[in-house]
Order: sequence, then structure tokens, then C-alpha cells
Amino acid sequence: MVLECAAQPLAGSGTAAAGVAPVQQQVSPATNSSGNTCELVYSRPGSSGSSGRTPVLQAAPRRPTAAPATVAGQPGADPRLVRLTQQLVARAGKPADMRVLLAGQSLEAADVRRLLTYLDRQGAADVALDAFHAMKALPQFDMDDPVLRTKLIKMHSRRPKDTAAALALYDEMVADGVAPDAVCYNITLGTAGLGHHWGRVLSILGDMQAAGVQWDAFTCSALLSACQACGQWEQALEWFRQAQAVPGLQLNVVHYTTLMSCLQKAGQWEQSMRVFKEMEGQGIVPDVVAHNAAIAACAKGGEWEKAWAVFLAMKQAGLRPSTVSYNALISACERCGQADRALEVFASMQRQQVAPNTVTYNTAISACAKAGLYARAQALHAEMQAAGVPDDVFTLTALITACERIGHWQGAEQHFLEFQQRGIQPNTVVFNRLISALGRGGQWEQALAAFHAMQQPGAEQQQRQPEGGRRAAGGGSGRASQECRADSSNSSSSSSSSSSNSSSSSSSSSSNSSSSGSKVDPPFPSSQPAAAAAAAAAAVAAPPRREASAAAPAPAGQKQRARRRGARGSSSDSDSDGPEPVVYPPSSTARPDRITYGSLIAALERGGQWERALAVFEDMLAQGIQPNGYIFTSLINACEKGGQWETAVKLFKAMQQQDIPLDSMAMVARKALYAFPSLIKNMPAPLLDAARATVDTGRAARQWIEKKRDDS
DNA sequence: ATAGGGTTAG
Repeated sequence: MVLECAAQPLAGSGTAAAGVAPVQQQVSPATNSSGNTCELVYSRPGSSGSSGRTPVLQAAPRRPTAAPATVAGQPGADPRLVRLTQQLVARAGKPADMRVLLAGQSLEAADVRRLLTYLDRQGAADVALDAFHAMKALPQFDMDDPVLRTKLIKMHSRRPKDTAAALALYDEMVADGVAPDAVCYNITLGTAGLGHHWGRVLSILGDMQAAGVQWDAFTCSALLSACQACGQWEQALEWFRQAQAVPGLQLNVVHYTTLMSCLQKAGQWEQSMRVFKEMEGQGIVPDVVAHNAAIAACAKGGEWEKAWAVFLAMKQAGLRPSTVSYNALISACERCGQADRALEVFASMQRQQVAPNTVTYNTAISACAKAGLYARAQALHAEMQAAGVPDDVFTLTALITACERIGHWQGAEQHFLEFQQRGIQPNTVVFNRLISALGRGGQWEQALAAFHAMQQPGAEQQQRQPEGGRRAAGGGSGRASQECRADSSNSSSSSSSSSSNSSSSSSSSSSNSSSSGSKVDPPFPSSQPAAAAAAAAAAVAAPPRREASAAAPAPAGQKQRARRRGARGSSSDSDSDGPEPVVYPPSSTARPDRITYGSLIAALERGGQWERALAVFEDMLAQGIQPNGYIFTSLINACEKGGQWETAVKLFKAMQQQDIPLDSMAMVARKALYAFPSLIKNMPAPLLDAARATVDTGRAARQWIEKKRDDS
């Protein structure tokens, strides 16, 4: 309601998508510099932010499909270069063949430039690179044109993983004595930033200054973008002030917006808002994108009312909020736990005929999830699919979170499997949410199974052996995944790999544990390493429940999983031994992090599995992952439940040797004060004071709440 | 051959 009261002409009808600039820097190489798309080469179905979808509104296709833009179809294309382009592409990955082909050619620098452009349109940056080197080795080509060099660098600057090649081209250029001009420096600076090569940003800027090339507006823009990518907000402020002092350099709305975004991403949302106001003070009129940055800053600061105010101000200024504007505002509401507001904004967006995209739905679903509105979250997901807006891992994360919030672990599992069947690979965050949801549902066995599935190499990765070898050498991770295979053979999974692995698992576990002990400082003072290793091996071992299902024969694969899920969902009467545990398919992409271990340990703590919790803890240390206060708290609680106060004391001592922030320590100490008064003598005085303070604070809070209750 | 905005976490 409120959102629309600012008089707003019903904006040019069906062009809902027009204002929706898909941001996605470096996204798909599909979009080239001239805005043409080489969809045939690179189209990525999943790349979201797709502005083109106007699901709710019109069904009409946007444009009457023009013939796919091939190079040959371009007006004015040089047929000779077109042919050469195709011949080079046909020799992709064969630089020697390229050289043979090119040996019979002779091209002016301008023609080489054009050739590179054609290759770029084909999405063949790698071919261009090989062709470039082939030509450089041939005497008839003059490759010292800085524009040509720059173009080649630019071709490798779109995806972060290509940026190393781009920077190598810059180095090669310098080594060849070809002097970069301002444009080349600007592009290379931007490339280094995109690839998070902060050191290179600084060195290239040094080159530029040494060459006496002045900053221009693009230099400043590239530097600010680099700061954003590398999290260097203080340097961004510094350079911004420096640029303000450069004569003839007028900072514009793009500069201000980039700086705002940099600050906001670094957690400096108040500074970001200050920059927004400074921009207005300088007489620079903020556009939609600048407003979006301001809304995002408020969102990060947890100030949804401020975000709302900026949104309204934008409308008052006669600007039409874009999809991103709405997304930012919905996010602000989501972060503040204002699910109703978030849904209100979402509804308003649809009334205003602004097309929601993947991010919109994800954020709205997440808002519902946090509020425990699982049915609403599901409805939004269904609507999303009906509208043809692709869902992704963020959607899955939100749905699992929604299940977790209401204690519906079965739902979490179902969403996980359903997404995976549709080819959406779970990432670490998804696994973390799943493990947490299972743990909160009391399903520690399944949480452990999910953890193991996470570490198993997925289908594509199993072919690439070297990586697995590297990982196994690292320590406990290899052990855990081998254990997993061993126990999944019980429950029926893979047929061939189990026999060989089950025998090796015990020996590998002990060797891994001992190697890990020397590698990482053991914060948990395992005075008897052998005993600790044995405990670890025992505790990570197969959940007992799985053995019940050994009877099931088992081809691994999609059909089987679907069948299992069906059988499970249909009723609880499945066969003889009660519900069959779901087998999580191995994952390729996800690696456990601190949150994974924390969630798993919490799950085991809830299940009263203090030994397993300790074993997982050991595994975590072996991975080189530092524990935090949350994890120590879970472990100490687990020991409390198990009556293991001596272990708790050890953990507490270990915790003191770690770099745990003092407030976390105080939290644990506070718990310890209640649970293990005998710990008091082990606590250093300041910590004890802190613990008592938190106890007092809690007491004060309770008194305050009770007083309020009495008042009302 | 050159720049900006929005989403997930115990």
C-alpha cells in the first residue's frame, strides 16, 4: 500500500523487463562488449538475473527471433577473416596446427584486431590466445599494436578464473616493450580486481604512475571496483579522495555508487549512506542504481525503515524502481525478520508490473523461512516454477531453512533430494542447513550420513583421481569418506567400491589421526594419542541404524532414490524394520567448513552422542579448521549430558589455548558455571569475572522482563 | 579496448 502512494504514472506498460538490468558482472561470456549475444556458444540455462522473464504478466515472446548472429551473418564482415576465424576455431587446442595455418597468411594489425573480435564473438578466447602466440612467432605479423594487446587482455577479463591469463598477457606486453596506454591500464586494473589479485592491482597502478599516465574517470572506476572485489574499503576511500583532487577529473554517479557498494559489502553501511548523502550534496543526482546501493546499505544495517524511506524517495524523484530495487527492499525486510513487509513489497512489485527474478523469489522465500511460514515458502516456490523463473541453491537453502525452523526434517531431506535430482548441485551452505535441520529434528544418524555424502567425490569427480589423492593426504577427510563408503555398503549403496575400502578403512583412520596430531597443534590435549585415535575411529563409524537396512539390494542411482523417497513418504509402515534411511547421493562441490562441523557436532550433542561429537571434533582439527566458541559450547554440553566432566575440563583448557573471542569464552564459562562448578578453579580471574557478568546480565534481563510483565 | 546496484549460514 504505502509503497505505491507516491504518485507514479503507470510506467510504460509491458516493458517490465526493460528496467531490469541484469547485473552479473562477469556472468556469462554470452554477453559481449557490443551487446550481441553468442547464445549458441555459451548459453547457460541456470544463470539467473535473467531479465527477460516476465512471468506474471505477458506471455508474448520478446522479439521475433532474428537469425542467430553468427560472424558470417554480420554485415560488413570480411569473408577472408571469417573463414580464418572458423579455421582457427576448428584447430582449438592445437597451437601447432594454427601456426601451420597462419604461416601462409599475412595480416595488418587492423586485421588481426578484427580477427580477435570475431573470435571473441565466438566465445573463443582460448583460441585467440593460441593464435596470438602463433602469429607472434611468425615474422610477417606485427603484433606490437597496443590496442590489439589490450583487446586480447579484455577477452580474458570476463571470468575471474581467466584473469590470470589476462594478467600474464599484460606482463608479456610489458616484457615485449609494448607500452600500455591509459585504456590498457584501466582494463588491466579492472581485471586484476575482478580476479582478486590485490597485489597486482597495486603493482599495475605503480607501473601506470611510473609511466606518467594520468588517472581518468575509468581508472578511478576500475580502482574502486577492485577495492570492492578485494574488500579494501579503506583504500577505496583513500583513492576516492585522491581522485577528487585530480584536476579535470569529475567524479560521477558511477564512482559514488561503486564506493557505496564497496563500503556496504565490507560492513560499513553507515559510511555508505554518508557517501550517498555526500553525492547529493555535490549536486550529483542519484539514479536508480545509486538508490539501490543505498537501500542495500540500509538492509545490511538492519534498518528496514530507512531502506523503505530511500525506496519512497526514489519514487518521489520520479525514478522507477527496478527488480533490483525491490530485491534490495525485500532483503531489508527479510533481514529484519519482517516477513509480512517482505511479502507486501513482493505483492506491490507485481502490481507495479516489475518482473520478479530468481533473487526476488529466493529472498521472499527466505523471509518466510525465517518467520516459520513454511506453507507460504512452498507456495512461493511453486509460483516461481510455474512462472518459469529458475530456482537454484539459494532457493534450496531457504526451503531447508523453512523446514528447519518448524522442525520438519523430512521436508528438508525431500527438498534436498528433489533439487539434486533436477541437477542442482548442493553447495556447502546447503549441506550445512540440511545437517542442521536433521540435527534439530533429532536425526543425528542422518546428519552424519549427509556429512559423509558431502565428502564423497561426486560422479564427475570420481574420474579425476589426482584431486582425491591430494585430499586423502591431508588427513581426516579421507578417512571420513572411506568410512562412509564402508558403511554405505551396509545400507546398500555402491556395489563395487565397498569391498576394497572396508578393509582399508581401519588402518587409514589410525594413520590419518596420528599424522594430523603432528600437523596441527592439538588444542584438545589428547595426552594419549592412541586412545584418542581409537575413540575417533570408533565414533565416526557407521550409525547403527543403517545395518537394519542391509537387506535391501541396491543399484545406486536416481530411480532408486526416487523409489526410496516414495516409499518413505507414503507411510511409516515400510516393510519390516521401520523407515529406511535416505541415502544421500555423493556430492561433488561441497566441502565441510567450520559451520558444517559445528552443525554436525550440535546434532550429535542433541542425540547424546558425546563420543561421536568428540571424534568429529578431532576430524575437524585434522582438517585445519579452527574451533570457535559455539563448537566448544556444544562439546561441553555434550560432555555434560554424558557425565564426562573430566573431558569437559580438558575442553575448557583447550579452549583457553585457542584464539576464541572473549565473549564466546564468557558464554561457555557461563554455562560451565552452572554445569560444572568444579571448573571455577580452572578459570583465570578475568574470564571468571566475564562469566559472572554474563550471568548477571542474564539475571538483569530476566528481572527487566518480569517487571515489564507486571507493569502490563 | 574502458566503470556502478540485489540473495543464503549453527
